[in-house]
Amino acid sequence: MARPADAHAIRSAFLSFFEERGHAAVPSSPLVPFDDPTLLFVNAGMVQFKDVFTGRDKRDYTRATSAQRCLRAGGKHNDLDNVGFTPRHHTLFEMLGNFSFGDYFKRDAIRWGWEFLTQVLELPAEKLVVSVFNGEGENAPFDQEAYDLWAEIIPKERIYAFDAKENFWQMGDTGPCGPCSEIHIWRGEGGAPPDGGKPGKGPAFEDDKYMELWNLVFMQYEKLASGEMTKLPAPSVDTGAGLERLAAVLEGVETNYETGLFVPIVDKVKALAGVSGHQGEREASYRVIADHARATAFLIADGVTPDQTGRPYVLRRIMRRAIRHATLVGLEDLFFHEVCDEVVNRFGEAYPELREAREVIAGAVKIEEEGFRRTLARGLRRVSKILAGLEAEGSKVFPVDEAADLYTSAGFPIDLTRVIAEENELTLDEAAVAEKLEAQKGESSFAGGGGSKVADVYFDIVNELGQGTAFLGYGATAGEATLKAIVIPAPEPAEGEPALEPTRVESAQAGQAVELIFDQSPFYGESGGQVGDTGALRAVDGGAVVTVTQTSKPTGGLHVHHGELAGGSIAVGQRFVLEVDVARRDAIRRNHSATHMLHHALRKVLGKHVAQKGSLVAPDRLRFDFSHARSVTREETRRIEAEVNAMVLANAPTGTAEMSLADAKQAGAIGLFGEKYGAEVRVVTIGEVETEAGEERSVELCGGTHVARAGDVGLFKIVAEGGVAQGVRRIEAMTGMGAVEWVQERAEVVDQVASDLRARDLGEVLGRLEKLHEELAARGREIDSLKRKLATGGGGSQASEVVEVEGGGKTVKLTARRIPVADPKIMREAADTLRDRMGSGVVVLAGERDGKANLLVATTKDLAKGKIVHAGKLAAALVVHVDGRGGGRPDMAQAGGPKVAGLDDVVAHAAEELAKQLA
RNA sequence: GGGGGCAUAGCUCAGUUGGGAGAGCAUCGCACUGGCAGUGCGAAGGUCAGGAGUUCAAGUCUCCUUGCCUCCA
Repeated sequence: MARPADAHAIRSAFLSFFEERGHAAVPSSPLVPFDDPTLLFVNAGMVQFKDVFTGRDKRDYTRATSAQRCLRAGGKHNDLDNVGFTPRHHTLFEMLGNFSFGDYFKRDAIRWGWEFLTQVLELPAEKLVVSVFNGEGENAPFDQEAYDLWAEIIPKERIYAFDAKENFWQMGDTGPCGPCSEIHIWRGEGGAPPDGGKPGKGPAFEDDKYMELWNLVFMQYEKLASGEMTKLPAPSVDTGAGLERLAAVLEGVETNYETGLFVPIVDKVKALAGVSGHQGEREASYRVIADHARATAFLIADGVTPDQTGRPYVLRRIMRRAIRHATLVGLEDLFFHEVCDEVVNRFGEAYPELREAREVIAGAVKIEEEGFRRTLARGLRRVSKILAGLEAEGSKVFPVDEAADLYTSAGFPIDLTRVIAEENELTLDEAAVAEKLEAQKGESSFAGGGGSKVADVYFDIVNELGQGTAFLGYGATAGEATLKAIVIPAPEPAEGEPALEPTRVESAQAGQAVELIFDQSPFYGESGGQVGDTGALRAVDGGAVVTVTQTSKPTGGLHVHHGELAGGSIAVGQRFVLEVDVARRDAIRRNHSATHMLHHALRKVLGKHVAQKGSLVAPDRLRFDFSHARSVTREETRRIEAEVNAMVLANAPTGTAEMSLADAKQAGAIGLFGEKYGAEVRVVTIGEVETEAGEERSVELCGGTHVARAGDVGLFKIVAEGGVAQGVRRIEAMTGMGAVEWVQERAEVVDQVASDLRARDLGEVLGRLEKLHEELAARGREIDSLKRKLATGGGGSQASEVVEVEGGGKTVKLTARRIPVADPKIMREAADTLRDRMGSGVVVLAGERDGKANLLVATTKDLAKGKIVHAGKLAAALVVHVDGRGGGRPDMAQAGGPKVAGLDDVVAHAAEELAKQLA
């Protein structure tokens, strides 16, 4: 085999090498682990084989090889902050591996690892050193076998032995584990490492002089809960070699960023920034952006879009960090999508899923970058405001609380705050801010925790039965079966208490809540968005009846019937007749088939970027979440409804077929291909509509239950559309009689409205309504104008009573009056008018509103500014007559009180109180 | 799941002991100009997210609901 020409060629060379040695080349799994809530992202090559190692899953091969995309960001392994500043930390990386599931063991693993490095990659053998487990730190002995095998290949002084911390591996606290053997390359001076085999030397102690290339894990033990170690009957091998490191060695460069995997991406960023060559201190920023663009492109291709919780939040952090670094090197425009697109160009051949998702990636990245740049702009405004305040105070220290607050509530990066502060010759204690944030973290410690862990009891049952429940429900809604297991559900734990485990029993009595498992069942267990069936279970001997309120599928095809034992007693081994609630199931069928047709119509009307993000199929409605950046317009909604209803009317039969995943893809099936399916997948076809574009139909991977013909769906009606997250829309719809009733209800209301409006037909309704609105607004204006006239004395027919008040040698004009409308707005306007009429003077208005007394005192500006009259004080003095309180500014004050009868007194005493103020 | 924050004109936002709902941009009208750009003047546009409470008085204070932003797990 020829030496790989570049970094990308290493990948294919590796896979071919092991394929030639009988391995199945398995494609990389998506970054989101299937069915494993304990793991945020796939972070090692063996993740997709986890269940194969434990024996829970069987494959038709016993040796495999893969190039697996992995991500380390968020969670326990968080290297995010190091990325870009060190030679080898990455968020996304590729792990090359070969695996043996009870097939070959140490000899072949060691031999092939060595052969690939020295003969295919042609690495100098004298620079390679290896390590084995020395028997310390774990309840397992020195790995003599591995040592002896290595000794056949390389000189003994280049074989090191280290303790469990370095050379022992385990999947979890219990389960398969074993010693491992690592291959390192000497990077120091000279051809070979100088301190071969000496204690305290070697890769475990001199990390900077060696680089780990390959880790070979030999799974030969099983660790029990007691800590005891037992030997596995069929030992396995799990190996991993980082592609980026191999590339760096092969190309003879110092850092992974200088390999062919990164250079084109880094250069793309530099081109966008208008620079080239090494950028000194700023180089790290370009590396961060390149690294994060890789992670971003792959994550989005695997169905993750940035958001505020969980995996989507990790993606958001990665993206924002990249954009933050972009601002540091002066990239001000939207640019990140172009970098991600370059990733698609470079990695699309090895990972076709990137190419398929090209538009989706670009769209999601643009949206996020726009959003974050808005966040930054908002933050900058807040910072400027704070800076202005500090300048006024003459302070030279940026407040720690403000910086922390900017970060936690506005998402404004702390380091950016510091940079701006420094530009304004202010200091910011970043350590104090970090401390403050740490303290806040303590305050917001979360309650509860963990995902929904599947209770062990269900795994035990599957293992014991050897298989799950055989599902009869595609063809039937009733059937006979044997009761295989009874589980008593765990009671709800008290607040703050850990969840309790359900318990297995052999029999149960009337009145008990039970979960029943049969060898076969027509009941559909909740999965794939479709809700579980309900119905009844009757013992064949006539004794017991169980009402089933829910059917779930906690694991591996196990259909669990939840319900209550209505009468009699039951025991494992009994025969039952199982009857699904048929009307409910039929409603579910309609909604499930309609969901498929909706998905198809959405892709047709909105575009191929539409991908399922979530789905709920219930008897009364269906809900479908999908990726789409904008809201769906009314016109689009209309077209989508029309598409679906056209398919319904064509009334084509639905078809289901079992086929291989490859054949399903070939047939154009859509579905969540990232999920783990068995060798055979079920494909549901609905439609066969003749259109100008040819035949059209919905083809989807699906395990759900469907109608026999599209026409069974009946009327399809979208009843709601909205957003659930950035870039994700939700449509809710109804079918069958439910949809008919929904439409009828609406139509009745519209008819009623039309007749109330005296509209002759529907077209007239909107016109009438508009006219009504206009009329109402006109009347409102008229009323306001009349109120104003009343308040100011009715158009001058009654002469305004202006009196002159003397006091303290000054004379001030006063108008004091009762007014019939005491609307605050009207009173202000009236006071303005009266004030203007007097030129200079004081206005006191008193009136009743909603059973309360309101007064208003206003003075002209000259009196207020000259501190001759204070409206607020005058109002306070007058309001005692209505037992109220009040106040206001010198030129305008309002007051009020409950004693309406005192209003005349207010007017009567106005002159007197004003005189007191003047004096 | 927990914490912090926001919701005011079509858009971006101001509104500081609770006491006249504002600015800029956009829209429309008028004027200047041969036309456009532009400038000037003017107008329209608001259930201050929704609901309850405190108060004589709530955009402003309290509580609830909804939506969004943001940090953390």
